[in-house]
Amino acid sequence: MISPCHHAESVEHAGLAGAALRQAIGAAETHCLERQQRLTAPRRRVLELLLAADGPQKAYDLIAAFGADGEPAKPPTVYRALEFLERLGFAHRIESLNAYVPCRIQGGHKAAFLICDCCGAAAEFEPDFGPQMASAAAAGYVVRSVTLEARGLCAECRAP
Amino acid sequence: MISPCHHAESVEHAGLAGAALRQAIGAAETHCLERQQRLTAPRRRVLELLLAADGPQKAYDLIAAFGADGEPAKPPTVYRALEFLERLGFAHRIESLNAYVPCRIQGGHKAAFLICDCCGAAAEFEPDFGPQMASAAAAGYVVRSVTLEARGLCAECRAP
DNA sequence: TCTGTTATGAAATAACATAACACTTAGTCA
DNA sequence: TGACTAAGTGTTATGTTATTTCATAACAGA
Repeated sequence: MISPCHHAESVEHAGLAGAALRQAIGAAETHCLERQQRLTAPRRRVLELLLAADGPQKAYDLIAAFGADGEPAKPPTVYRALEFLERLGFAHRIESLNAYVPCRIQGGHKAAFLICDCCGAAAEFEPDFGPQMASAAAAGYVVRSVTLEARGLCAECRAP
Repeated sequence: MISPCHHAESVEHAGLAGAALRQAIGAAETHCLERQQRLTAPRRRVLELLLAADGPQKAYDLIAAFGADGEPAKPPTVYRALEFLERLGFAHRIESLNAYVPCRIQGGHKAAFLICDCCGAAAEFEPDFGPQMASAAAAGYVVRSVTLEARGLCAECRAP
């Protein structure tokens, strides 16, 4: 998580553990098999770290936490894994934070985030890009992907 | 500009020069005066570089081009100027490129970009965030700012 | 088994950004 | 006018994020 505020304690933790974590990894494994992709050891490890975390993780957080023995990974190991996870839809990069989150919404989808500047939480939602796509079409653009990140305060942090 | 493609030549250049450039700088100066802000030499120089450029500029492009004599600037000089220009609405940062563009739309506004992955052009448009704001409100978020960047192909690059 | 392909390991370095501190300048007010 | 203050700049150093490159390993199919 990035710079937790004083509200962080009371905010419901999103990180998975135990059976829930194993189940999520298993689902990813199945998904990979179906698509003839390999969830290799480093890829699985990075996904695990993302799923277990309570919020967006920086690449170098993952690098530091990579080895079970405290041994860090080499940067390309983690960046390659992240690229794979993004490609398969298991993770998203949040551009405005330079950080990564596991995908929380099932199925192929567009992703968008509500980011709390106080507690650092990043809530994923499935956006409706109707109006923006109309603007793009009017300008003659063919859009391949969209990044939408809204910064503000979450319900918990807004309350006193 | 970032990695110009073979279409780049035929794409209409957006960079300002001569009288148009001077006029744009003058307008910024007026705007600063009205708001009791100072368009100091380094700030003016960075704005000038952004306005004269044909596309998004990386911070280190600006650093390299800063001195009229070929002398580069020190990084903080340019980053501070960029921060000022963003704050006053004269420039925008494009998160997914780590690059900067001069603001092309008059008046206080939300910004959004259509980015061509082929020629590197970034077209600014004023987005309608209606649907997304509804999602945010439903989740209890108060949104302060929104980043929207659509990647794809512009009309020129889409044509053969 | 051979071969093409995909993935990983490791070292180095490139690219992007900020911290900290000393110094200067512009405004302002006694 | 001179002292004070706030904002801005110059400079050094460093922190953070990401990629290039080359060598090696694992796997799938002929």
